[in-house]
Formats: sequence, C-alpha cells, structure tokens
Amino acid sequence: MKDKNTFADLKTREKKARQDVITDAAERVFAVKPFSKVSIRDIAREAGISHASIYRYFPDQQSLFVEAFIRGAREIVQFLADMIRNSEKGDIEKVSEAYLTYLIMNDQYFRMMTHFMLDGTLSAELIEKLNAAERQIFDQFDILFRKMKKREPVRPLSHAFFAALNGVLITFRNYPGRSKDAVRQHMLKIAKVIATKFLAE
Amino acid sequence: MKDKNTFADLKTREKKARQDVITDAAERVFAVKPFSKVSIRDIAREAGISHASIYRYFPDQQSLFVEAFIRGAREIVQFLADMIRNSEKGDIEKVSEAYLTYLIMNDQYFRMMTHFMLDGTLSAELIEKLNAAERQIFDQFDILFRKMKKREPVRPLSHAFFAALNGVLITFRNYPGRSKDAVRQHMLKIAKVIATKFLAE
DNA sequence: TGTACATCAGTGAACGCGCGTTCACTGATGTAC
DNA sequence: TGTACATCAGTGAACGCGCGTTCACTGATGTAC
Repeated sequence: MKDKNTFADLKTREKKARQDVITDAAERVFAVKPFSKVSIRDIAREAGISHASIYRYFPDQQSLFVEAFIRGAREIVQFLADMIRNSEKGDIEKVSEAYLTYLIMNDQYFRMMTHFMLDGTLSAELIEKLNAAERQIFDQFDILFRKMKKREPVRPLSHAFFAALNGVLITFRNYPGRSKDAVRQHMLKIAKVIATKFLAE
Repeated sequence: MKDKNTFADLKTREKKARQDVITDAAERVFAVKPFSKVSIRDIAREAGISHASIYRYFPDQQSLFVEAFIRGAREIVQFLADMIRNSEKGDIEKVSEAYLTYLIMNDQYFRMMTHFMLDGTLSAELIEKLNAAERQIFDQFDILFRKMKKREPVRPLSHAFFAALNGVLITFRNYPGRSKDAVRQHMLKIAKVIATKFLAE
C-alpha cells in the first residue's frame, strides 16, 4: 500500500515534471515571438516533442498559455517582493528603476501580462487569475508606500504607480531608430519623472 | 483637356470615397472585435461588398489596417487639441478626465493604438507613422503643461503623463465583476491621483 | 522464470477550418469611327 | 445613330497555408498468474 502510493506519487511528479518541460519551452518561444503568433507546433518543436504530445499534458492551448502566464506573474511578484524587502526606507526611484529594468530584460513576462490585460475574450476564471496576480503586485507597492510614510491611503497610489509604469513600458517600446539601450534609458528617465512626482507629499 | 482633367479628378475622388467606405466599415468592425481577430472578410461583409473587392482599393491587409489606425490617431489628436484649446488655465484634471472618457467610449482607437505600440513586427515606415502620431499627442500635452506655467522642461512631463494615462487604460480594463461604468469610475479616480501628482510644482 | 495482458506516453497522419490573396470572368460604361 | 472595342469595378471560386485538435497505432513498462 505504502509502495503503491509512493509509485503513484512518483508518477504524478513525473507528469508534473514533463508539464514543466513544456511550459519552459513555451516561455522560451514567447521570449522570441509575439504572443499571438506562438503556436502549439512552435512550442512542441522547442521542447523537442511531437505537437500531439502536448495534449497529453494540457487539455488545450489556452490552458498551456495560462500556465505560462501564471509562472511569469509569479516571477514578477517574486522579483518585486525581493526588491522592496531590501529597500529600507522605501526608495521609490530605485524600486521603479529595478522593476522596469527587470521587465525590459524579461520582455516575455511583460508581453504576456499586457496580452491578457488587453484581451477582450478572457473567461471569467482567467480574468480572476489575472487580477489575483495584479493584487499581489499592488500589495508590494503598498508596502513600498507605507515604508515611505505616506499619509494618504496607499492602495490608490499603488494602482496609479503600477499603471503608470506599465504605460511607460508600452508607450516607448517601439521608439524608432533607437537602440535597445537608448530605449531603456529613455524609459528609465520618464519613470524617474513619474517616481519623483510620487515622492512629494 | 480641361474636361478630361475634371473627369479624371472625379474618378480619383470616387475612388477615394470608396476607400473611405471600406475604412469606415473597418472601424466599425474594430469597435466590435479584438484587433487580431478582424479579417478582410469581416470588413467586406460590414461594407456590403465582396472580400475580393477590397483588393481594388488596398494592396494588402496591413495597408488597410494602417489606414484605419491613422484615422483613429487623427481623431484622438483632434479631440485632445480641442480639449486643451478650451482649457484656459490648463486644468490637467479636467483634460485627463475628458481624454480618458473619450478613449473609453471609443475603445477601438485605444485598442488600435496599443496594438501597434505592442506589435514587434512593425515595418520601419509604420513605426515612424506611429511615432509621428505620438509626437502630435505630446505636442498637445506640452501646450497644456505650458499653460500650467511649469518651470521644468515640459516634454518629459508630456511623455510621462501620456504614458501614465495609457497605463491606466490598459491596467484596469479587465477589472473583474465590475460594470463598464464602475471600471470607468475607477480609471477616472486613479487618473485623478496621477493628475494631482502632476499639479504640484 | 515465463507468458498473457493492461496501461499509457509518444507519435505521424489526417481533419476541418478560416485566413489572405489571386484568378478568370461578367457586365456596365465610355470612346472611336 | 449604330457598332466595335477598351476599360475597369465587382465578384464567386479557388489556391495554398498554418492552425488547433483528434485519431489510430506503436512500443515500452508494469502486473497477474
């Protein structure tokens, strides 16, 4: 009985591990292709398996995409939490610079997030998942603003600041005739303008 | 000779008019469907013509989409310019509220704009058109900030404020379990938080 | 230890679909004489 | 005024493609006796 359970557990873990291999591959493809052009076949090729195999691990394409997105969201929250925990006095300029840099370097996370934000055909369940992720991000910014000793309610500040940083990432990503680095510099400059505004009491 | 020219002119104008019929139809379809799901066949159906006919007026799908986008951008700039011209002392809260409301009501313009901002496969020419439109928007915000007697350089403020408003529109559009009106209210509230920050010197 | 059977991951081929685009044709209108 | 011809907007049918998904099969591994 004990053995049987262990064997079953092992099997479950193996299944999970194979799912992860596919999700890893998906993430790599998303890093390289626009979200809407990524196909099941692309991901299978990246994972080195037949595209039919994917259906042993995910019921359909949407489920796989959502899995990849959730992982991405976890990464973002994780990074932000680490950043803010280490910021003693709540240095909003440093935090926003690091956050932006992280999302520029991991563009696929940002593209996945905005894709889901903009998609008008999301199921209620998926919208809830998206918002759960957003709430976790807001929670982190709440902590930051509390460290800054804001007297006004922090939640609206978090909403506003998170939205503003998203806007910077979207608005300047296709700046023409500029190197990736010049674009990054410009984003950081504009983010600093915004962060400064949020400094003042 | 004179007659011939007039006839030719007439023909050109008629051709332009028919192009406009198609672009109108496209705009209506974009108002109702996510950008990436709009097909040539959809637009033809909306315009009441055969889908093959579209190719008499546009060389390919991308050209038609770009035409629709340019029209949308013109509308946005037009609206913003009117708004700011009528704002005597540069009331940033009113302007941002009106701008947001306009883009919420005309969601297709906003979706088209963000679609092109996010698309990684744009031709250099198209990126330039997108940026030309953005520059016109920045110009308008420049005027607003000058009316507000800002002593700092206005251009970075315009960049920051425009980006922040975009961010608000993207971040809260899929707020779950809320009516369209509640979402609008929330966007306006967060935009006001941001506008207030931009008030202070 | 050997044999018959069950399970199930993995697969190549196929299905059905919608898409952008092209083609060959029609028919209305204008032009030349 | 009548006739032969040119132009060209409009079209239904077709092409070729890539997609998500399903199917029928293989072959490796574990199980029962």
